Amino acid sequence: MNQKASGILLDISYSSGEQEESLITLFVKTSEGIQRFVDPAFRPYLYLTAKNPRKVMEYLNAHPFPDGSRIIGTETVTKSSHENAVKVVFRNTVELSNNRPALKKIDGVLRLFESDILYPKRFLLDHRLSPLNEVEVEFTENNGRKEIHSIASEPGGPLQLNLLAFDLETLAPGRFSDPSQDPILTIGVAATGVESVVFTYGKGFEGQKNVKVCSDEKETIEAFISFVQEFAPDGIVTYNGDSFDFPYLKTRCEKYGLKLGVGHGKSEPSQKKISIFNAQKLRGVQHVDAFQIVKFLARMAVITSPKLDLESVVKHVFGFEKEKLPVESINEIWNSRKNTERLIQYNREDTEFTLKLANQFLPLFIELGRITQQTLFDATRSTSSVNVESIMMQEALARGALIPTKPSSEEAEERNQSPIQGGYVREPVQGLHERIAVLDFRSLYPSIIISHNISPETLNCPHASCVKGSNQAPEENTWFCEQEKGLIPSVLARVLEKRIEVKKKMKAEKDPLQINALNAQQHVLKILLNSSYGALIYPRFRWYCRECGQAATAWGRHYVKKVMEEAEQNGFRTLYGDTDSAMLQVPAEKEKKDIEAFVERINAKLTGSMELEFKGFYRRGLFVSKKSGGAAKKKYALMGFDGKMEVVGFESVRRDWAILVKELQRKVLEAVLAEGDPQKALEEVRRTVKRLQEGKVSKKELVIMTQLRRQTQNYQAIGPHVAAVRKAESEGKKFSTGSLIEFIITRSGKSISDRARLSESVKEGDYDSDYYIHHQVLPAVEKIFEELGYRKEDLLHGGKQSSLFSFEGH
DNA sequence: TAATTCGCTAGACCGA
DNA sequence: TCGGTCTAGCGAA
Repeated sequence: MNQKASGILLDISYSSGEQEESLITLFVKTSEGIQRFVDPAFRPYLYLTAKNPRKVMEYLNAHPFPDGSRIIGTETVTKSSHENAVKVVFRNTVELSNNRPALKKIDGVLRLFESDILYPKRFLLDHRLSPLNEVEVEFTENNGRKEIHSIASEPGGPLQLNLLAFDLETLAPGRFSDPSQDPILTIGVAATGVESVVFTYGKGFEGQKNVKVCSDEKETIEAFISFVQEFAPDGIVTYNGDSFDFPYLKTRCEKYGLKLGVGHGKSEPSQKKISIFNAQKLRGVQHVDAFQIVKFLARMAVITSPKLDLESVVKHVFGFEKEKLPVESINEIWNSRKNTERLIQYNREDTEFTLKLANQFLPLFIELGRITQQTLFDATRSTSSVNVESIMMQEALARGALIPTKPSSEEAEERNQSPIQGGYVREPVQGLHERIAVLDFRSLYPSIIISHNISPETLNCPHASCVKGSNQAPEENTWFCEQEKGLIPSVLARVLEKRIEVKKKMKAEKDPLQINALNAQQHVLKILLNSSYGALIYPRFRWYCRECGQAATAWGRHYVKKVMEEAEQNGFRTLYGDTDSAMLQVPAEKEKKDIEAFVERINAKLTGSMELEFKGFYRRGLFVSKKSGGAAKKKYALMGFDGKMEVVGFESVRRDWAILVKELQRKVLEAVLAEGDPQKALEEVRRTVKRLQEGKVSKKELVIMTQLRRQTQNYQAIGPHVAAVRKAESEGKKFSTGSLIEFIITRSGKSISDRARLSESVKEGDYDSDYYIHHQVLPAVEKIFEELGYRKEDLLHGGKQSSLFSFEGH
């Protein structure tokens, strides 16, 4: 008897043994909890192209592979992209992947396709199923196994998941916690719709609310596991659970012979390698590591906090100053059993904010998962190229084209050797300017790709009319088909249209939950659009196309130069431009509407989806000179008519400069641009210099942050941050690559690196004032004062004003 | 084995 | 000790 069920598709996995058939398993959140379905009929397969498909099929059906296994079926198929394609079906994924080399060697086989698509992804693609969407399943129950007959998904609206966040505090006796020796002290749990609980053990917690006190660590872990099992969450949230909380908990469980059964059916977490790091995966239940989310958002410039630890991110996102309990205090509280409520509060807050972060950003990843056919687990750990690849795969399937395999390492390496030319950056007109209009192209590269039909299959097409046609890239010997729309332009056009549609819907919507979901959707579409060009020239991308990338940037340079040229012809002066933008000086006799009219005229001439936008009109702008002379590119400050200042590229927006200097530079820029008092700004500089000299500047203002991007022994040139870390390493401290190093230049040592020390091991007042004056303060402000006619000497001493007004002369 | 290229700057490094 | 070159990091787009 056929039965039906519906719910949210949460997870997909498969089992594959050497001897048995691979089996797809789906986990669906239904009204009766998470249910498990299998599809015994679905088999893994790949495609090959052959000179003579029949011959290859005959051969395959008659001969086993060297490992003794046999294919279970072949079929000729018609594909729009290639002729003579054959589908080859395998019993399981192991046999498929093991026999790819043998298959390639068979006489008459030209190429393999889709042989590296993971089995669950294959299933989702073929069934047009998206995780996190609503699915309808038709199934029969067989020996307790729910076997799928049919399954289909529908786009879903806002999705409310039952989440449970947890966070561990562990003992760190004078070193980093080691799960093989150091116990877990507390486990904080926060979950949707219930009050947070902290699990702990021992004395000193009497009378504290929502604290579950056990007799020992083992019992604490058991109580935690039972709590999770009873709550039965759809997702478990951590902050860095991939590399800390889950592995730690696992090791402690092993010590006590406990099963960390927090997945579906009390299954335990397993390690899954994702590119270069290990993630902790649960079956059915989605492990969301909020730290991975934050890293993704930092790459997309949605989160701009330089440090990504929970405290910094919470401050950045929620504006809340969370207390950070130092490890020494944790140890002390634990050992003395005094002030235990501080430890509890700290753990509770960490856990609650971890959940809050997930709630804040999950809608984005839910939409990403839906659009790119990934589970929440994968979507939150995904990369740009995988996301773009995913929507291209869907398009390839829809148009019956074969999906190319990923390039081999050698191919990728070779592609790496020939970088392509990027955008055009115009040298700015140095100095202080009035009335500046900023114009830029909306999604420049995607809109060029769409408008000029740039795609691997349309490149240098053989149609006679295209060969000598009008769609040739400027200064390049490449052209693109004008008759058939390419795969990449089709995808991007759809994404662009969809985004416009979603934004429209959003405007009309009243329900805040709906608006939130729609906003997440349009944001995901924007992210996909923005990363599409990068993917195209990423050496490991399936649809990598060097000529396509080269053509896109060639058109980009062409269009942006054209705008500057026409602007000049229309009475504007081009001050600067970078890749997709032009900054124009607007003469006094022109108004805002003249700029708008100019933009309109340009847009009337632009084809397809290309569009120039009028981004803003500014009262004043400043371009300074480079140290080596000439005007500096990618470095400017603008002042709006509303008094708001935008600083780009200057030291004050860089994390590797001391806060003292960054704040000072902003003040100086303000003074210059707001037509304030440069003399006041000068006083400010002198005051700062004096404070430095008198030793009055606090550590906090002097810290310089730099990322440690490799292990210390792998550096050729030992910069200050590496030197500081090496000193700390010799004292037994450990550092991982990617961590932010906070250091201060002290007085003891010869070279700058010799004098660099980790901020945490420097006493207040121990800093090299000469270094901060001559290597930080002055370089950051002198170029700005230079534009006002001041010289470097004027900054330090005397009240020289003679040259103050001299800039009016030139 | 995390999308790209363009550009600036600091400070080490190295040979004269 | 100097000045040029190289390594490294970060930001703009």
